[in-house]
Amino acid sequence: MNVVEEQKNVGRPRGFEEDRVLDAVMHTFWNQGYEGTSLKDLCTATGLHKGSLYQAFGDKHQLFLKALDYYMDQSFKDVAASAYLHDSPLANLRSLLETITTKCIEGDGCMVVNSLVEMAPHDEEVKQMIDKSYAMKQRFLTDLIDKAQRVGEITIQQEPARLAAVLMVTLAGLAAAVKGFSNTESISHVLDDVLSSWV
Amino acid sequence: MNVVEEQKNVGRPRGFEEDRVLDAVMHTFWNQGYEGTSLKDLCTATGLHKGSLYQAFGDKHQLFLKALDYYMDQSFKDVAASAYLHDSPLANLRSLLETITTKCIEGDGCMVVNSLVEMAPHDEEVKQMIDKSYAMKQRFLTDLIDKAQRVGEITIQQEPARLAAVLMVTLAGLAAAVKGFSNTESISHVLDDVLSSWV
DNA sequence: CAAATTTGTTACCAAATGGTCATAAATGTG
DNA sequence: CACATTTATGACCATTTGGTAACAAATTTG
Repeated sequence: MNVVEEQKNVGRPRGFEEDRVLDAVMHTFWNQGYEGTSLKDLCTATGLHKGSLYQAFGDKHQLFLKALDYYMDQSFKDVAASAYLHDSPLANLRSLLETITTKCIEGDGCMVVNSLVEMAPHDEEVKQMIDKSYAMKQRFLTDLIDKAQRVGEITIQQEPARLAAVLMVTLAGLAAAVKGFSNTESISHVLDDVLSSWV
Repeated sequence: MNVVEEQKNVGRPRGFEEDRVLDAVMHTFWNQGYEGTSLKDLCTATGLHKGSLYQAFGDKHQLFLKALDYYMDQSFKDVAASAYLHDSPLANLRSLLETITTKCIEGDGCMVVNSLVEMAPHDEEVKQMIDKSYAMKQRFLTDLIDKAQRVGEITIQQEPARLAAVLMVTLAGLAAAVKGFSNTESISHVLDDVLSSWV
């Protein structure tokens, strides 16, 4: 069984790279939201006609799901790497949170949080995608916290999963808060302050 | 100078109570967002025709601003009261956060956070309204934390304003997180856990 | 009762929306 | 070269969008 799409190499070849288009779509949805983005916006951003978009990715909703999936992949890869730089679990946790904070401030928030707020209550597919990625990230953090506790770098007496939940919620808050502040300095140290109260 | 609107009592009387309409509009925007709400939705929710809405409140955007203002007023009044129930500042802080958490879970989030995420980056008026209310709430929390520190109920060494910022961000995160979870239990204790790490 | 004034209702409008389809263009295959 | 196949383009479509305006209804004032 070959599950991979068969490359038939027949017919007119595509005039675009799928990833490049998904990237443009992602950014558009990311900073305009789902309802706030029209097909015309997507065509402008990608340089494609809507016919092409429909043929390649399906309708607006399917296109959004693919863009969200693309975002989750990319952002997780970018971020997770920063959790293996040091020997110390706490140092890794710190650098992870710092990376996320920086990315969040630079990128004007997080597409997952945007979608969570705008769509999750009315879109079961989006909700489940986010839920799945949330669970994964939560496990990732729980694991790091657990290690830090075992080596005594985190001294607070609390289950790692609950501490991870605190971080997850605070990170979501950061992604939201970032949208309203020109003064990013005032929120850039929030995650660090939370962590400091645990050592 | 009479700044209050003059009651002329001339012409056909209104067939609706302004607050009742604003309440319906608020709830509609609250759980559908700005772009996700059409004039038809608002007419259905209020029982008014759009002509009436326009005459009474202005266009869609003005109507939204008034609904958001209404929300901020109402929610702050509802919540602030729970910070004066006890003598202990920490107990007041706890009951305040618990009230917010409960309201947030019951009400499926917070209209301010929704608007922050969806609109603040592209709507200066919304951004400034939220910024103003944020500053007020931040001062409110800072004051409470300061009192709790002075009486020794909060022992952690950190500026009250920074701790308040942590709470504000975490609360925003709560309002976002609530949108994605059927299992509300897992996030209901996040604020409490944050507070516990300070005592 | 008549005039003035305000509100409610309906019809209307141009523009934008998401989506489809026929057709043209570009490639591999026989 | 003719054919099959895939992609690109632009015309087309019904519906919905936010918004306006004309007119009818209800009330106070004179």
